[in-house]
Amino acid sequence: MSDSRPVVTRIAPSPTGSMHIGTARTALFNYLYAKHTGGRFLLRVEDTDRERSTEAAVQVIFDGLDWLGLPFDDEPVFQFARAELHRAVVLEMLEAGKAYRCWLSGDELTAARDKAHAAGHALRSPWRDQDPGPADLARPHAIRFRGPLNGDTVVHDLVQGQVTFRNRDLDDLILLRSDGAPTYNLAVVVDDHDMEVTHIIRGDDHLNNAARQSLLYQAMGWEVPAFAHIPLIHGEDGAKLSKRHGATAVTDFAALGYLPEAMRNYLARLGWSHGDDELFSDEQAIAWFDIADANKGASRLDWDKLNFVNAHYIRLADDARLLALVAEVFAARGETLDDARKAHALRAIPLVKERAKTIVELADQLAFLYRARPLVLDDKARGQLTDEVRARLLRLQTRLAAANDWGAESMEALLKAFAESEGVGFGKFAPALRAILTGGMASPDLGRTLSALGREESLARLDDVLSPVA
RNA sequence: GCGCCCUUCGUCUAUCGGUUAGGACCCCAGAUUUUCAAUCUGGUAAGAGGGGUUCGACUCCCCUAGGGCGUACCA
Repeated sequence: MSDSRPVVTRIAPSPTGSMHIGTARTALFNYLYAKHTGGRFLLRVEDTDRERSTEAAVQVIFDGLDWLGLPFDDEPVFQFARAELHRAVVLEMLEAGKAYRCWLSGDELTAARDKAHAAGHALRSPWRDQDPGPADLARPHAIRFRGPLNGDTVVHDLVQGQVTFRNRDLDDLILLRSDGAPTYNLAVVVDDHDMEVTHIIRGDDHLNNAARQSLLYQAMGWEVPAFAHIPLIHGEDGAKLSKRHGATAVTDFAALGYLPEAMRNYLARLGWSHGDDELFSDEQAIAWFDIADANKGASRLDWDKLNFVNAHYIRLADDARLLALVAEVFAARGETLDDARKAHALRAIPLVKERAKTIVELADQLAFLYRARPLVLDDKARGQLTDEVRARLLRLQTRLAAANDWGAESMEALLKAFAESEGVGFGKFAPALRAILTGGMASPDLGRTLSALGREESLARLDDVLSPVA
């Protein structure tokens, strides 16, 4: 464990074509801890699976971190490109007697494993203590770690506490495959060491690996980094979050209309807390975050709470930014907003943004602006239009036509004054007015609706219904 | 099978031996009211089970149950 070196954390995703939300949270924790301690947050792309590691899949990682607002320091490290370095370390271990060549394969391997298990310990290859002959060396073989037979390996985990493993339960893992490819556990250790990573914050599915990796560090005489294994994120049913829960990828949440700052706040709060604080800024998160405060138990993704947090950040968001996001939603639906509509929407956004939980909802709530005239009223809406109501709305229309200020507050005042002069409550004309203006959709206060629609459109929609040219 | 980890309201969590077990989301009720929301006020709701240790356990220890991870020439 290191106390003196500057903190270096990292996120080490493999390019699979999508970025899991759990990876996103792990990245967030690494990012927050690094920033909290004034350290660096690095990215390593574990692209050793050549099949899946396409350029596009790698780009997904960059885009995901970029969208989440988690910039990494320095240049990204690509694991596959470092294979020679990994091999060199294995050779070093071989020469130092910390590793050995193993020709075990297929049935032999299974038999050896079964025998080891029967004897109460993990696999030890017979080649561990057997000198190969010249003929052997010519044959392809793997290189295994010569693990300690006795004693314990203690992982000092910042989240899980001290976790003790018996060395006899840890097998002699393969360091270099018979095809010459380095294995995960070896590559990770070498890379983290070379990148000077001081704190490994990752999913607790790696807790067992921490013991194996600790052994490798020790064998090389390297300082073992601090570990922090955080629980995985589960779906609403408590099972590990997977495809069948719907959204799992960062891009899914973006498409669903969640803001990155909302994701950061929500994700930070999932498995970590700072007293009773629920809504907080990035600066606060950085100031408060300590990996030691992370929880040990798995937590479930709660859409209701995510929505609540997202709604909060939508209210705080800049209108022009929201407009751009809303335009994307419309575009995804094959509807482009021209400049006129954008200007219209920009005017309406401040009037409706406190009502939306997601950007998609925000777009939905702006839809009434763009309804084609004449609006089609449903039966219920038509039922509102008695002669009495028609006459009243005609009088309102006159007042509206005379109004100069179409701001939301002025409209609100106008409506109030009108109701007063009519000697009736809003209930006597508001539903009908809303139906005419919006086609019956739920909409903000009528003052706001009128203001958002604007003078020309509002009067035209009233005309459509009240004075049919017929 | 073996090893390791986890377990407080439905959900996210606070508590770090002594609290009427607190907050947030959800839900319910009320207020407001021109729809839907938002907002405000109030409310329901929890220590998996069983043993210990202790004057006193959610908190420490053990067992059981449930869940998760690992046990690969995957990462």
